[in-house]
Amino acid sequence: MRMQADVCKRLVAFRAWPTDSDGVSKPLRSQPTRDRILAEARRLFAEHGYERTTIRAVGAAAEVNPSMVLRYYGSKEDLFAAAATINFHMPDLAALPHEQRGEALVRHILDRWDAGDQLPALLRAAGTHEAARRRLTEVIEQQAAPAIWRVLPDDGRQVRLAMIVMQIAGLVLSRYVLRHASVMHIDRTELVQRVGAAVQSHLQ
Amino acid sequence: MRMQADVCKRLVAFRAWPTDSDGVSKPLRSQPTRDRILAEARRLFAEHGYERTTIRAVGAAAEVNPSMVLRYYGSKEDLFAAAATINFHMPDLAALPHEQRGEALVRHILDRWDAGDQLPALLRAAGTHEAARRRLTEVIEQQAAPAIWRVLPDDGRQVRLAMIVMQIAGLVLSRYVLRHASVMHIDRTELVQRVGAAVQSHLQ
DNA sequence: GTCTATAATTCGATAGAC
DNA sequence: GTCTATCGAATTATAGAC
Repeated sequence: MRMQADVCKRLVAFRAWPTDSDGVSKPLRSQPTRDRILAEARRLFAEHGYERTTIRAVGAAAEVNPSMVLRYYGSKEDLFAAAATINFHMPDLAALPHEQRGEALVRHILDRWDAGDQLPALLRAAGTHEAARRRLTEVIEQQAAPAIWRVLPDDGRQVRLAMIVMQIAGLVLSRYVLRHASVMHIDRTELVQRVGAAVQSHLQ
Repeated sequence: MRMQADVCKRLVAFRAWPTDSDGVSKPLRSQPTRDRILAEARRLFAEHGYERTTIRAVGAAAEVNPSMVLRYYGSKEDLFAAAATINFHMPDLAALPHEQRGEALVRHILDRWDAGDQLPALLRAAGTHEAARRRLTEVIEQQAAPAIWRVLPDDGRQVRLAMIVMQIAGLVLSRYVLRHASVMHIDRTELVQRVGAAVQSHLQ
């Protein structure tokens, strides 16, 4: 029932794409509108989490009627899924000297988390929204973990990986969700240095 | 306006406490009902977070009419506040030999997190519910941090505390929210040992 | 393509009978 | 003390005019 409705909505949305007289599909005339909706959705999901972000608020922020949000993205869940697509762009740690890998990894994590709103959004929503939790663990498992795995010593890889995952998880939770004072007081350079050293200890 | 309504509700709830003929106040006849509501609220807040937990669901779980939930606790926010009162029962780390303190702290954290539903609930809700975030950082700052602070070396206490906070935060986030595979695979004993060692490294 | 209008739910909270 | 009944507001989602 519910699934059928979703499928119907997507078909309608698809048909809304205009086609040239020669039958070649063109991008939506209002691709900018579509992009603006997605950008505002990311910002609001990041700021307020999944449940407290409303379709109405997204529409208002994108300066478009709320009904357009659903016309473009089908449902709130689908909008969230679109807003939560992430490319971690993991660096090639193997190309770096051994002793720099810990700091490099931490610096990259901070860069990625500061760069946009998607990752903070995912993390904040992960506690209450199952789809967000699954997506975040997918990103870790499919993008971060393999890159780290390659540069781990042969012995006890599983546990070493887990320790690094926990270290990174603690960093981003403390800094971007809890905003705990003792962590916020440390400037970025020292944070990279300290946490980088902790990560490095599991790399050798 | 809103505040006045809250006050009124509390007065009504207070007057609902019956008094003996001699005017001495007695505990509510249905203290068990009150306790049951709170217990179920804790369980549901832990399982689904703040926004997805409804007054109706709490009432149903406690096998009582939803209106009773508000009669006893005034509002959903007040109910959450009551469900989120926490005593961390931090151990006296100073009483332990230096080399055992890291593991003891980690073991205590895991014990507390496994013991009840309040701490998992707070952590899950912290991402989207501001009151939960504040409460959790309060618990860390007022209960955990002072106990750790006392056994820290004199030099660089601030940063050492931050590193331990991050280590613990990463542990509970990975294990109780994300449930990431690499962490879940480690049995409790080894987890205490490994993370304990990491904590210990910041204690000396 | 964008909007208005509204359907269909669901929620927190209240009033009042018993 | 507990329940029934309901209000008012907010939400997602849909239908249809232009």
